[in-house]
Amino acid sequence: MQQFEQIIKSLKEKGLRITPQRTAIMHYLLNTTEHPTAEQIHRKIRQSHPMVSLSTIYKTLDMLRERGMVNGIQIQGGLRFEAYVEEHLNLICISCGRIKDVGEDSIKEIRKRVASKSRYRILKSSFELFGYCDVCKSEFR
Amino acid sequence: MQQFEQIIKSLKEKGLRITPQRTAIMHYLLNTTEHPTAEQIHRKIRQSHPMVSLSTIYKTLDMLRERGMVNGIQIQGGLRFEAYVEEHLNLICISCGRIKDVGEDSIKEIRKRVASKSRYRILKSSFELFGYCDVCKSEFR
DNA sequence: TTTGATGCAAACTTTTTGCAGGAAC
DNA sequence: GTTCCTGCAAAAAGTTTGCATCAAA
Repeated sequence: MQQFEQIIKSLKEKGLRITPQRTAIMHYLLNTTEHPTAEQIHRKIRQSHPMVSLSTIYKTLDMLRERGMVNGIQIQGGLRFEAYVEEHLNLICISCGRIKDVGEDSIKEIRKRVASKSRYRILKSSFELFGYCDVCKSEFR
Repeated sequence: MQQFEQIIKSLKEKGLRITPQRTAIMHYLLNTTEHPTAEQIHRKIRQSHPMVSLSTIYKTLDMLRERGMVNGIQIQGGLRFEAYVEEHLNLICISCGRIKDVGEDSIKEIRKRVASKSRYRILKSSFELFGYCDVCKSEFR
């Protein structure tokens, strides 16, 4: 997988080490659309690497986040993670917690516009829409 | 203040009580642009009401949030609160934590578009742009 | 007088930290 | 061999809960 190799390369260039724990975490995040919590990532990684600790999950995610390789989405119930992709928005179901990615080109335009109007130097954006998903909405009519 | 009276009226209609703690919290949130944490609200309210507990702050904020009167923004370091206004975006400085509200009409359009394309029933949105504010950006060039 | 709200303390959940031992380079 | 990373345990941070008391209506 191309993106995976790029991340490995980029970490190596910075003198960071490629450990089985790190590759497992990155691999999982690059191949899921589930927006897991740290705890969920931990459970998943343990299936193949039983000794991995939760604190390694946190440390790895922090490291990847600082380098812009993963995104952290704060919702109630804790931080959710996703491998960083294009700017997009997240549709979050407030009943079951399901999160769906939606591409939206106009986000880029808003970002540009705000960057030029304000005097901030913008690095990333996070756009969440909250509501009831298709499955849950019938319960709340 | 008009908005304040409307909230009071709306709470009364639902059989909820108007206490000094609640009015103080609502009043503060309606008159600040600071996006405080629960802890900061607590410190502020204590200046005029020394006996108010942190748990009352949380309970009041939860109650107001459930009724759509305040917004909770999750960023690292905890939940930040703002009185609910129009849909807008928040510009967040990742160095000093300053949060600035920016009105953006196009958010409404995106919301409509996503609502019609997806099958979610969307209730609210949260759009954050992260970067360095005018003051901090010079430190990171 | 009747609830709903408050304050306190304790519990809980999530995340961070320090450090000794171990693994990547 | 050196340095960075890991796992463990403990601590910290943030939030929630239960309950007796209090006060708004």
